Amino acid sequence: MNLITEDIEPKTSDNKEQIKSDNLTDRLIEAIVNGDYPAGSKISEPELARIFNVSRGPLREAMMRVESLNLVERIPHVGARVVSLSLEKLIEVYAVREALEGMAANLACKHIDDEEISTLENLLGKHQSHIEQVDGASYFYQEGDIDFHYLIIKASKNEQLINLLCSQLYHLIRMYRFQSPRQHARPEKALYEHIAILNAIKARDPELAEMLMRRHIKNSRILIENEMLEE
Amino acid sequence: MNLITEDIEPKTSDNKEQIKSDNLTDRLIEAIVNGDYPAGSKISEPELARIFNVSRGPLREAMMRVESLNLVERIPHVGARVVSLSLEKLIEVYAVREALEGMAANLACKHIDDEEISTLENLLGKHQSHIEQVDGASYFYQEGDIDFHYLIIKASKNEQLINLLCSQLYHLIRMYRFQSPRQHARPEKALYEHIAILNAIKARDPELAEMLMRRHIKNSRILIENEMLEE
DNA sequence: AAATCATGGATTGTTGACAATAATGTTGTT
DNA sequence: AACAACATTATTGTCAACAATCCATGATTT
Repeated sequence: MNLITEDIEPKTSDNKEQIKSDNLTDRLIEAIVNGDYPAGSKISEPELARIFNVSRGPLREAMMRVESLNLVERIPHVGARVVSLSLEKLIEVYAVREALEGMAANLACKHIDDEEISTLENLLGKHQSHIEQVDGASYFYQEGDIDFHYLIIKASKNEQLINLLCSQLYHLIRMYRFQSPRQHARPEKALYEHIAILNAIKARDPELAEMLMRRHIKNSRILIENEMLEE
Repeated sequence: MNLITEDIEPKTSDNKEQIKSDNLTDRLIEAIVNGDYPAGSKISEPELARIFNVSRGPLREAMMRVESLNLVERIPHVGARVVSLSLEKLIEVYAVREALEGMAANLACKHIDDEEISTLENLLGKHQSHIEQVDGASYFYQEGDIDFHYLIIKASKNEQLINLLCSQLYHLIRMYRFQSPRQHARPEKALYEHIAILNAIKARDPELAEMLMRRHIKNSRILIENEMLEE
């Protein structure tokens, strides 16, 4: 009969939702990071389950994972709320980034390949022209900055490092950017720092690459600290 | 009526299992870390649920969290297995430790208080006498080593760092120690390195403390790499 | 006889209902 | 009128049954 069509259609049309609980995790993460559920707001299980068209079981499973990412805080018998971010926490995250991404730059010197290098060069080229066009700050650069760091982390070829940064801290950092979408204060300076880092990596100089990456992240942190003092 | 007794008794008698799902997570972690479920072995949900006297619901929720800790790997519709460890992965973990614990030692210089310093001094004193007694390697030292690192991480007062190291990587590291329980090859040398690190922290010298901590962890990593080459 | 397909069993994914706990609103007393 | 105790309600924690998927065993075909 039409068993064949039923067997094929799911693969072509809407097979993207293989396991509800798993994809639900990603959708929840995106929703929280995007700010669909504001910081500090309570998350109602029945309500969310209704919105996502699932039962509370898979939703709770997804919730546990999102909790491990520190995107929500759960209190037994009370409920879950989206984490309230603070500049103090953000500064703590930057200390962790400084350590881990510094190590990533170090390891990248040993493990990066030619293709990854040219990808990075193209990326920085695009940043250059964008900055010349819009003359300074643009929202584009925020994403571009993430891409640059992302690529170097991947180039370290250290799975533990990649997992920690890209699958755990990454979401938290993105959430901060969405919530306080201040422009990167000095995109030109950041670009030059990026170029210097890439040059060190191309020169296969681990100590220099690590030092430059750490200084680059430390500079970002100092901007945030100044911002904090102004308030 | 007897509402009072019913209200008090749970607090005194068996209130330790407040939430099944939560405590189950810890029990599962301990069981896996201790090797009750060997590396690579399959974990059956109905069987585990029976053993822990819970339903599959809370067990699955605990499972999701344990999966986030990288202690088990889950394949959709197939099941979960305890992760198979390898020296390659362990070396990757040590690179992460080098970066994060180096930063922890750095931050500890600024945030450690006198009480924490004396706790550390007492700990190292105990290690000293233990080494003199048993003349070298002892299992005791393994736990003691963890304690030393644990205290310095806490002293950093950086919640993100503490969470990452103590709540995430910590379990994985302990699991490795249980699975390949080689003695620390050079406990005397490790102790001297610990003493040097503590001295740098007492001297409030962040750069030196970080450098010494990184070298200390790097030395451990080199031991493992040599071990790997022998096989 | 080997390979392929089908069928049965077991395990995972999901659901809805039930139990336990906390928050809210109400009532009575001081 | 304000506070405290109680009842109600809503939400979370837990469970057992149902559906979907995978794996293994055996039958069938080439």
